[in-house]
Amino acid sequence: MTSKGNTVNINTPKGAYHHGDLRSALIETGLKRLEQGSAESLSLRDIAREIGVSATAIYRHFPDKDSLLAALAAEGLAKLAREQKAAGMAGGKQGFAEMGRAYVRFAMRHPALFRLIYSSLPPTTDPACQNPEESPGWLLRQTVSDLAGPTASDAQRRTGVLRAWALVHGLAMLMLSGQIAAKDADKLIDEVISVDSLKLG
Amino acid sequence: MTSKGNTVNINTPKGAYHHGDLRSALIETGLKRLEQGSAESLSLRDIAREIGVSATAIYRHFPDKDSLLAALAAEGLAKLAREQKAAGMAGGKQGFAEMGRAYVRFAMRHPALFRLIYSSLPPTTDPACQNPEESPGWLLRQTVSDLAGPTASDAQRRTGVLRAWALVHGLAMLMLSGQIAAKDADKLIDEVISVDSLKLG
DNA sequence: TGAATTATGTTTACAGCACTAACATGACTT
DNA sequence: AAGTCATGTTAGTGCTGTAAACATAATTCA
Repeated sequence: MTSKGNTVNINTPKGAYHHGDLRSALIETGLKRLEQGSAESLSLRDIAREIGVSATAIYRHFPDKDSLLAALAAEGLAKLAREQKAAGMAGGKQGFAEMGRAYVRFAMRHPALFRLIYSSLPPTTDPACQNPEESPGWLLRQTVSDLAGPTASDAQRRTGVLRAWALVHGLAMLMLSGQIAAKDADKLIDEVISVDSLKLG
Repeated sequence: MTSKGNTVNINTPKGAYHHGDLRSALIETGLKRLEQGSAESLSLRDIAREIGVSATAIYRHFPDKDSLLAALAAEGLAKLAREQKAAGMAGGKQGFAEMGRAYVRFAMRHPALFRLIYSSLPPTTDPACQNPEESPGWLLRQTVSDLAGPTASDAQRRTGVLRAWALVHGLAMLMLSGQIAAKDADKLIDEVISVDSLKLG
């Protein structure tokens, strides 16, 4: 809702310059466009048009299109992590299952964004390094570690995480590409993501 | 290697017209380009240039770019199915594991093609319908059914297939996007794709 | 065999794209 | 108030996918 007044916009916290907080507006509009179509069909000029700014203004905030896409992906990743975290709060087996459901549901609700997250050529964010708390991998690791219990070996935990992540990710991707009917998604998730299938203990 | 002579090219079986078998050349060159870069960076004009034909000649064989991409995806799918079939020939648990490895290895060897296969908006080929024998889903179903044995229920088989497919697909996708180190790919596959994890019987 | 038809290709043209260079202006610093 | 820097604009380049009109080789049929 970035105001277009000719004075500084007080509502936008980060930095508001002589035409509003363009950087945030770009991301906001970019995400909106991602909800409507694929990432490939997203056009810088179109985003600029929607905001009401010249096409080249974008380059004051992002060196090229890929950078904007990367920013959108980062935003999406954070959102996904937030939803996963909330879903897994219950903890234990139930929390774990809820986390899986949240992962797949996010993919179904934001297909283009989800695909974008996992297609930025430079690995979106190294799950181990940058912002650990905002990584699905990290969240999974925590939950799976909890489930495994203290007796589990490191290798067991590692395999458990990998298996769980691959399972939900594969399920999400296959549904997105229409290889698996997405109608009874929740039921499928429950069938497939049973804790026992992780062979933790 | 389609000859460019002004007489009919005898080597190309399907249909050879007054400038060679352009349709095959387009697919061949398209696949070659996919080995070198992503599907998004693939350009019709570039392909035409490489073949030595005008850019618009393509439209005599494909109504638009997406159609050519769909043809490339179909070609890739067939190739993947062929490799899976060969890998699974051993049968039993070992054949099943080999099939999984083949799936992931294919993805690693042909990242752009693999992604393309699972991103054509109209589901590449409905695994149940069109060319069943050329579908990874169908191949998996056979193998998993074998493993499950005669006592397994239909639901168990269905879940087993889903779980196996999601597992290898997710693993492949996560590796492609750099979320999982692809170095020790084969070891990871073996860790994750253990038959027991399918909970068949 | 020769004429008509169809399949395949070409040239030309257009609008949209990402991106660069040169310039303008508003905002912050001193 | 002057100068600098951050942020915008307009104009232009070369790429893209694709449509329209035209050309020619291959095939069909009288």
